[in-house]
Amino acid sequence: MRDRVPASPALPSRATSRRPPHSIDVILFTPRGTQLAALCVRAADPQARERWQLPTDWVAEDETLDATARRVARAAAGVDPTWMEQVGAFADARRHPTDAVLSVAFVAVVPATALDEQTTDSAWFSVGEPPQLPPRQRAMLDAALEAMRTRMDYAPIAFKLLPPMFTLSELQQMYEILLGRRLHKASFRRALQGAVLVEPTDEWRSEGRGRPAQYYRFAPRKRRTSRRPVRFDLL
Amino acid sequence: MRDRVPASPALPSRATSRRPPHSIDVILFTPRGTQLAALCVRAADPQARERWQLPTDWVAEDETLDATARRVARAAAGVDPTWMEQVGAFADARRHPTDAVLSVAFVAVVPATALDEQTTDSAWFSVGEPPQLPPRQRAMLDAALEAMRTRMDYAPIAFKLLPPMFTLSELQQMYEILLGRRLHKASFRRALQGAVLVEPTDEWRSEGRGRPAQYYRFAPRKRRTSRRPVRFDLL
DNA sequence: TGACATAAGTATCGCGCGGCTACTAAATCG
DNA sequence: CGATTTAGTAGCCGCGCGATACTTATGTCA
Repeated sequence: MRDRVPASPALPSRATSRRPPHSIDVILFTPRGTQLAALCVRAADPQARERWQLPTDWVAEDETLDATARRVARAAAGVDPTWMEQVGAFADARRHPTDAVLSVAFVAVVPATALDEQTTDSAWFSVGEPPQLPPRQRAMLDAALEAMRTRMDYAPIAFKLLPPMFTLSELQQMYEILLGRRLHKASFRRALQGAVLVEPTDEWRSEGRGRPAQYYRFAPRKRRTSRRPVRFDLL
Repeated sequence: MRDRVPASPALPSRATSRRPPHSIDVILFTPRGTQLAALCVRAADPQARERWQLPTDWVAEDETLDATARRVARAAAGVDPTWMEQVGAFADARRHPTDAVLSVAFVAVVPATALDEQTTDSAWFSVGEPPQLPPRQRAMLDAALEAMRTRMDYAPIAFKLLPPMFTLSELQQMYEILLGRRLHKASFRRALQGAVLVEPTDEWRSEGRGRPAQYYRFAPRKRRTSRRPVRFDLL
C-alpha cells in the first residue's frame, strides 16, 4: 500500500532551476491510542539529525497548492490523507528550515490503520507534547490544530478516519481524540440522530466482553438548513 | 485624515529589483446603508479602465504579510482598517491582474464614517451585486465574506465598526448588515446581556421621533469559559 | 449455573437558550 | 389629545444539551 518514499521526506526532492520562494508545509494528524498525534520528520541537514521539523517542499511548476500538499503528505506518511484543507500563509521573520520567504500550511488527517512501520526519518508526536520545532512551523502546528477542530463542525473529518462501517462508540471516541476532550454518550447520540447522518446496518460487532454494538455507515441525508445563532460568549 | 494616496492604488507602486512573485489582495468591507459593500479599484492597464479588480500589491522586502495588507488597505480606502485578518493563499491557474503565482487574501473592515469622497479610481459595490472580477479575485471575495462572518463569533468586528458609544439598536443593525440577515431584537439583547460585553453610559440619544435610546460602550468583562457543543447539523 | 464485570444503548429530568408574540415606555407630529 | 415611531421588556414555548440513572446483552469466573 505504501508508495515509494524518498529517502528524506523533509528534503526538497525536486531540483528546479527557478524555484518559487514559497514552501508548502503539511501538519499531518492521526489518532494514536487515545491521543492525537502529529507527524514530524528529521531535519535534512546531516549535521542536525536530532532536530525535528514538519514535512515540507517547494511548489512545482504548474502545480496547485493542494497538489503539492498532497504530494508532501504522501511522501511523509506513505498514503494519501483522507481529509485535507489549507490553514493559511505564514511569512513572518521567524526561522523556517527551508528559508522560504513564505510558507503555506495545510492540515491533513490519515487513519491509524494506514500507518505502517516507523521509519528512522519520521515519528508521530502527541499534540500535547510536540518536539521543538522551527519557530514558524511551531506556529503552524498550533494554527492547524485549531483550524481542524473548528472545521469539524462543517466537514465529516471524523468519519473519514473510520472504516466504512463503525460503531457509534468508535465514532464518539474518534471525536474525543480529535477534539481532545470527553463527550457525553447520550448527548452525542441524540445530536447524531437529530441530524440524519448515519444509518444502521445488519452487522454487529461482538468482540470479547460487553454487549455487542451495531455497525453504522455514514449516509448523510438532510441538507444544511440550520442557521447558527449569533454568539457573544466567545468574544 | 486621509493619507497621501498613490495615483493608482491597484498598480504595484514599488519597483523592487527582485520582487517576490506573490501578491497581497485585500477585500475591504464597509456598511453602506443597510447593505455590506466591498471596495474595488480600476484596472491599472489604461487600456482596460472599465474593468474592476481588488486592491493588491507585492510584498516589500522585510515586510510582513499583515503590514503589506495594511498598506494596501490604507492606499485603497485612505484609512487604516479597524479589523483585519488573513483569509488564505490562492494559487490556482485562474487569472490574476498582476500575474502573481500566489496571492494571499486579507479581509478587512472600515467604518462608514471614515469614508470620504469617491474617487474615480475606486468604488464600493454591494456584496450582493459585485462587479465582474478576475477569476482568482472573485474566489477571494467569496471566501473573505464567509471568513468574516465566521469570525464574528470570535472577534468584536461589529463593535470596531461603531463609535465608542452606540445604542443597542445601532449594534444590532451593524450585525444585520455584516451577516446579511435580520435578527430578533429580544433574543439579540438577551444574548448580549448574557455575555457581559457592554455597559450603559449616562448618555442618551434623542434624535427626532421615537423613544430616546441609551448609549452603551464596549466593555467586555467575562473571559471565554464557554465550550461549544459538537454540531452535526452543519455537515 | 448463578454472580459479577463490561460495554452498549435508553429513559427521564432539568435548565438554559433562542425564537416568537405581545406588551410597556418615551419621545415627536398633527 | 391621539396617532406614530422607536426603545426596551415580559412571558411563553420548544428544543438542545448535560447529568444521572436505568436496561440490555454479552463474556468471565468461581
